[in-house]
Amino acid sequence: MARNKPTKNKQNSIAQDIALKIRHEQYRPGTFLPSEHHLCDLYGSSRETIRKALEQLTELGLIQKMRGKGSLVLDIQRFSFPVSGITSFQELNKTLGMHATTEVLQKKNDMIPDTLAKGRVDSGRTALHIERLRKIDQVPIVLDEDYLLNPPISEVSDAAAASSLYAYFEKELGLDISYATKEITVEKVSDRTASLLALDENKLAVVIRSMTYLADTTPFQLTASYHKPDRFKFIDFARRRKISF
Amino acid sequence: MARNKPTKNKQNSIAQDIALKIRHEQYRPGTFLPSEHHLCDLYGSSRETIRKALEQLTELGLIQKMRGKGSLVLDIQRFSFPVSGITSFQELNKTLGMHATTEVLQKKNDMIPDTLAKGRVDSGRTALHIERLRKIDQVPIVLDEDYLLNPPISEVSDAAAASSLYAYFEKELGLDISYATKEITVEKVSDRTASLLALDENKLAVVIRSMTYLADTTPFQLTASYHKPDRFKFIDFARRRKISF
DNA sequence: GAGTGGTCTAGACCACCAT
DNA sequence: TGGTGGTCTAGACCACTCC
Repeated sequence: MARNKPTKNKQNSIAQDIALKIRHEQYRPGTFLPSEHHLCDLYGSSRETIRKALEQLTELGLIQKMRGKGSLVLDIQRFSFPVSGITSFQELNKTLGMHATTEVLQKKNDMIPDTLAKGRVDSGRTALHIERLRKIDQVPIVLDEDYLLNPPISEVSDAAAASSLYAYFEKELGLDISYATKEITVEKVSDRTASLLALDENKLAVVIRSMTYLADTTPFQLTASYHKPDRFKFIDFARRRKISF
Repeated sequence: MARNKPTKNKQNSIAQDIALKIRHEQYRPGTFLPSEHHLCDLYGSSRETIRKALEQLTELGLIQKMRGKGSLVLDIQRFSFPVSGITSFQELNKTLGMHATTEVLQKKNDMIPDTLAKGRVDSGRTALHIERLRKIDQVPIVLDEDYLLNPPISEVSDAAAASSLYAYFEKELGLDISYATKEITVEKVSDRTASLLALDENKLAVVIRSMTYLADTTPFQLTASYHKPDRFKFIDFARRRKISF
């Protein structure tokens, strides 16, 4: 049963509400949001809370704050919205209105490949290996190889594998998915992978390897995603950091 | 490493200080930072200010906050530190301790290609076009095509082009670099580009197109970076967002 | 000068973790 | 139970923009 529910706090609700109003063009690109003072009245909250909500929108690239002027709504192109961060294929599918299908090729326990474990997970440990082929308009686009660690994940239904693993983890298992590291490279892949993705003879694919962690810093998902190069597009929004490591 | 904006406020100084202590293992991975209350005493500041500093470290992936326990220092692998965000080649070079050289191939006014303008900049407008070839151990790795808009940039010295454009923009011109959008694809490139990068016959390169903006939302730099596929590696750290667009 | 965002404060109450 | 982080508040002062 779900242990952790989505935190319903004020700043998130406000951020979500303003984000929706931007999405629905109630607040239009090139115009300013109501002032922070005015938003305080609108939402009945303190200014710091409003500012924390606006900070989230700033990080997402929805607004740009300008001292002495206000919060300018940025012009987000519908199909250039950031596809980085931790977002599942299913969420993307929904957001971008794609017509995609998912075919589950395998679902069984396997050894975790060293290329994914990277010394951060016991090598030789087994995990639930789910292999899924993603197609758009019947054309194979992505091959996902997921390794789900047990604990915290012991079983996954066929339905969950075919729709959305993340929704299952968060809503059904109550897992608190927190962060991920990922790595993008271009590699020559195996004959099998090349064949599944109908690659050229060079067998080059874009490979995204990621390790996803829970809030308690436990890794729970290792993934290798193989993308058909000519259909691959990674879009990102980034802000210049004020501090450096 | 190249400083971003001078840290003149308390929260940034604190964040920078803690980041350095983590970097120098004064705070070690797997251990907890002093509690927020204790940090208040250490830095003589209020708790909210400490929390804003810790929030920056959390976004960077340096720490993970755990309710009831403390702020855990995460294990950052030296060479897996995020290479996303807005970071210049020169900053990376220094951070990762690479031995890289930069060769300036061209520096002249040119028309901005439509593939970079994307309708966000007047097509047909000219800009200062700087072409640079990046080599590591004499091997060409990256070809950078920069288009610098005038205003705000009218001239760039050979020295600045060969070392770091960002340092020049921020320190000399006082520009407030704020955010960027970028797009990663894999494409067949021109014969000239392929030749400069010594690509295979398939002429495939990883292409990163970006548009960088100032704090007043003015675009000032359009870039296309062509990477040799077998040497390309993009590393990212991402947190699961609490709100969706 | 009036209005905007940028920063910082001191305090409050809550939820969670350990003992 | 005491310590930790999570959230929110009301107010203060400053820097900047625009009229």
